[in-house]
Amino acid sequence: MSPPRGRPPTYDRDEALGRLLAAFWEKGYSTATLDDLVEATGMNRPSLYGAFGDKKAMYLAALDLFRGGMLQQMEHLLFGAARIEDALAALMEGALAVYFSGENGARGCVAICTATAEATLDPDIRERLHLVIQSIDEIVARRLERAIAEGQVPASLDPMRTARVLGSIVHSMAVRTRSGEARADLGALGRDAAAMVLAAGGVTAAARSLN
Amino acid sequence: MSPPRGRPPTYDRDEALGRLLAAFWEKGYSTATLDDLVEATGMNRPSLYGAFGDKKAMYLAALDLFRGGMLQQMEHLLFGAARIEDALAALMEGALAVYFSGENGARGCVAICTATAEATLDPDIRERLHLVIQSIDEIVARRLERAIAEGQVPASLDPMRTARVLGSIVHSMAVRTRSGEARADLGALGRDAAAMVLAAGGVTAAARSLN
DNA sequence: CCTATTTCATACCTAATGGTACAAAAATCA
DNA sequence: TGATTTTTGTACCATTAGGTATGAAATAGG
Repeated sequence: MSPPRGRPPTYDRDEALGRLLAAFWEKGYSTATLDDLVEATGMNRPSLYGAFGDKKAMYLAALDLFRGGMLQQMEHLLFGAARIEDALAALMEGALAVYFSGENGARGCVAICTATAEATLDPDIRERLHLVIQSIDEIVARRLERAIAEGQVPASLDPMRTARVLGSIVHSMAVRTRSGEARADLGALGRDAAAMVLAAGGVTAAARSLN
Repeated sequence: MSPPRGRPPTYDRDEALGRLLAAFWEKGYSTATLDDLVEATGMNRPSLYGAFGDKKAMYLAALDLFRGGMLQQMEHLLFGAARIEDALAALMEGALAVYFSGENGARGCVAICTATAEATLDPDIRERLHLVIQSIDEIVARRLERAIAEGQVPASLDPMRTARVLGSIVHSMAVRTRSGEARADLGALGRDAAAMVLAAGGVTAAARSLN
């Protein structure tokens, strides 16, 4: 593999994409201007366009990067704990750690908090949002399946339906973060929800048939 | 009360504000242009500015209108039902009815789905978002207090903490609506969550002390 | 009927936005 | 070293954005 022909880029594409993600995360898609993105990456406009395409492509690429990292971390947090109680606690605490990790404080989740606004107008963005939501549901459901297999929760628990409830708590934590709620209060919300779900034995076939 | 001096307005301010709300609801704050707002209201630009102020003031007024209507309807739905099961079912179903009531289909909640993106940049918008979230939490908590008083749920249930879990489900339903989830699936999510909360006896002091 | 007052409608303004042309710079290959 | 290729950086472009000046229109008061 010989080095490429022309003048070598001065930027690192992955790092630049990370900076793009951070910029969109704070400002949202339509509020972030090209000048913002230029400043965030340190690149100039033509380089940005050459590397990523137009503004929307940058946003989509940033969302994909986010989803990848999110899934990796959730996998780690959820499946690294032996007890389902600990796994769910790690999920909630890990989400909060990300939501409060911005330089300028509380920024929530880039997909839930910024893509949702655009979802009505752009099918590609809506698809990305859906993908993030679906990914969360599915990975939590997989962890619940393991808990069933290990006898930590009743077999009557419906993994996917229960996961959707837990995922919903995570979504709201993201929104609430951005609304200015204190981290301690959100931690309590996450713990309360997880404890209640486990106390109820999750969403069960019985509870479903009630309605 | 004699009629006002000059030329009478041709628009109805309340109706115009309703149209503004609909426009912001679908497109979001920064994505909705002045031209969009002019078209939605049928008013011309100077009249819009005369009636409401600048674009941000229009958005804030629309959010306030939304919150007022939302609270009124939630009061009706939550306190119109005698049993807490029915009250929570009405809450979830009522939320979905609103989230799917747009002309162009699924639009979710204007506060959760559009104000969240702007919340990091504008304190006034963030405050409105917080107010909506807080209002939901509080009215649900009040309904749970009544259920405790009427012996329908255990007195160990913490109304506010339980309400925050239920409110979180509603938030996520709004986001999920906008992401393209089917209404039937969201109905199931709402029923599942409500049933599980009641099955667990809500968030209790006991569950809290576990953590 | 004339004046005062308020709204309406057109047209306009400035600034900012997303996107690009073009030439200089930096590398490889012959 | 010279030709080729790719990136860089400046400067620019057309469009759209939010917001406003201005005069005509419509009402009440005198």
